[in-house]
Amino acid sequence: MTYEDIARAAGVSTATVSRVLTGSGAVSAARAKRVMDAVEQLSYRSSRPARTLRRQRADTIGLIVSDVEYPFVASMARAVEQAAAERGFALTVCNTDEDLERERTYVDLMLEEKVAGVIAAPATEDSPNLTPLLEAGTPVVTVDRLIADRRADAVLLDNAIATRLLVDDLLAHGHRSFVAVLGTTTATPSRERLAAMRAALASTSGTTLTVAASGLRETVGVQHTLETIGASVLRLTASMRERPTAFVCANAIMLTSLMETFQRAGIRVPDDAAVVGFDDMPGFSLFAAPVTVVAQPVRLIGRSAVDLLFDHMHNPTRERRVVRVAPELILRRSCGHGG
Amino acid sequence: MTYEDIARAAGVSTATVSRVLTGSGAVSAARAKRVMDAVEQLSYRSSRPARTLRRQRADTIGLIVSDVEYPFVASMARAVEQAAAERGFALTVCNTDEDLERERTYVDLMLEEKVAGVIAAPATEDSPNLTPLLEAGTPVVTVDRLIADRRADAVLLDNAIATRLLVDDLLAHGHRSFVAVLGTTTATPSRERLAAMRAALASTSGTTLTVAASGLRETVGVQHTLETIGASVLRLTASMRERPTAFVCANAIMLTSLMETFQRAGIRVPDDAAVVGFDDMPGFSLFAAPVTVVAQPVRLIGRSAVDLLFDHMHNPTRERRVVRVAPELILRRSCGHGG
DNA sequence: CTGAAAGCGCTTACAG
DNA sequence: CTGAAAGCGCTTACAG
Repeated sequence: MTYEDIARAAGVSTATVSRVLTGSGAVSAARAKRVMDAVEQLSYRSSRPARTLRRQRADTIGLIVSDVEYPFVASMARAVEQAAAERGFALTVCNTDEDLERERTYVDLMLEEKVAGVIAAPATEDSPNLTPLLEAGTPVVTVDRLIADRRADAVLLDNAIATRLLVDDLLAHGHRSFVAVLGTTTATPSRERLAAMRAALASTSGTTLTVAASGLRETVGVQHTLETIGASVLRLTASMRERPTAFVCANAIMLTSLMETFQRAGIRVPDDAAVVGFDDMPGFSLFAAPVTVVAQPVRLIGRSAVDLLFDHMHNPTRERRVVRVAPELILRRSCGHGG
Repeated sequence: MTYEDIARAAGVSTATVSRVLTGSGAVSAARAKRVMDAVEQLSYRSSRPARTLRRQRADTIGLIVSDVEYPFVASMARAVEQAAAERGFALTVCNTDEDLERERTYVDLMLEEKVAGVIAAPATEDSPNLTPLLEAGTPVVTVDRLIADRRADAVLLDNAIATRLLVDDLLAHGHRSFVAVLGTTTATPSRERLAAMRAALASTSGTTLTVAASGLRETVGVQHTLETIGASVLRLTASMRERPTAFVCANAIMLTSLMETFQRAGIRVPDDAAVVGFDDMPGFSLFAAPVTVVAQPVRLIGRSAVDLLFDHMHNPTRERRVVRVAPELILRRSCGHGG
């Protein structure tokens, strides 16, 4: 079933069939109707690969993330897919596990697929992994993270404000000794949040900040993170003369891991230690110690990324844009009593 | 940068380039090396759409699910993507929200993309939505669910055993009045679990079973489910003369919603009501009432589905297979005390 | 407004 | 083992 068949049935040329079906180029109403009838009659289904080959651009967008299994990422992927589908675009999902080599491989895949655009959360800010896409003129928007190359759009949390919200609340509860539980230190959130924590603590004397960061290769998936992060943080802080009392976690899974470790170790939250973090998660309000977090507008991030992508497609020369979205502090009880 | 360029640089024909690059057909070692060198030199990147058009089959598999945002689905999608990537296949993800019309549209998309296979969790058992794929000879494996058409492979939980595990534990804790909190009643899990609950309760006198099911169109996404399910179950049971004491939830999000509702309503778990469910979720062990669940081997389900898909591709005539995976009961405290 | 024809970049019988 | 050539199903200048 091809244009050939429809053209024959409708008594027109394949060029006319194409014009009718893509809505490009004017066609007389009568012939258009004949084409549509034939399409209906023969229950024609188009071939996307043929179209892609000819136009050198697929109606597909690529999403390159560390791991869709993370709640934050899953929600974002959902929003992205929905926005893409509304425009008739398919979504190809790639999980890198923060591995630079796999990231590169997936970029190759995107190029080979001729995707119309890529939304990515790159593992580091300065790797040249996304460069081939940019060079090829493929629109790229990074989410949650930034890259050095200024040709990519970006949408991410206002980390300075978000961190401030968390730290100020902790300070108000009397905490002075902080631990930053970070994931990929090479990525934007860690860098910005750490800087913001230092800034926030600098203005209060007698405060300390310890960094508990996992290396790039250690954060492999939700399950592994859940099993290892908490223990490694506990090990780190156990060796300190004075045990820190405030733990700020980079994401909901790390936070959960730490809480589980504390529970097993008999460390009570918030009595012995406050634990707060970035990203909300279903169930956080039901914890024995309901979790105080700064939530990100995930759906908005996903939708904005797609908007930027399509905007770029239609206006390739416009200046690059970086969109910052506002955090929302959700005060529960893990930050301390009486809050 | 096409085969033409490589052929010229290597002094061979495009046919030879193809044979070297796809590993099909014998080529002399010397010529093969010249081709590989040229590929390297020119940093050639292949065109997947061209290959797809010619072969009438993309190295892509499609995943059609209700919503990747659900923890269970996200984990499965992760496993599927990984298994696909290992074989050089891309993954296209589609969210239907259990909407039959969108399901149909996505099936069209899969056909238009010429995907090599589809993994789907169809909204109902008897809709003909997947038929066009089957008719076209595209391998299909359903996950978590079954369809009437016996041409599709399937991998799903042994719902009978899983349900039994949950109900027996509840009965042992003295519960007699049960509520089944279900999602899409038209899908396999609801049907099988409900049947299993009835069977399990039939053998114990004095038991009752109430069904709290959301319609097909009501379950739209994680956020909405979270906000509505708990309240609707509470409303339903509040009107009963005798309040049920055991709630069995179809998934982690419904369970969370119900728990939140109970918390707000001052209903204590497990003192006033036991709440258990299907699927584990990070954080369930940290709830004020740690949640007893029957967990599914999600990664295994995802990987098995991909295995079945590829097996079917290489052996199109083999009999259809239905794989049942074993549940794991994780006993915590929401089922009752002293367990 | 319309059609003939070229061409996107591969793969694969076919002939040698 | 190797190459010439056809063809997968579209889109798009080009000419009218």
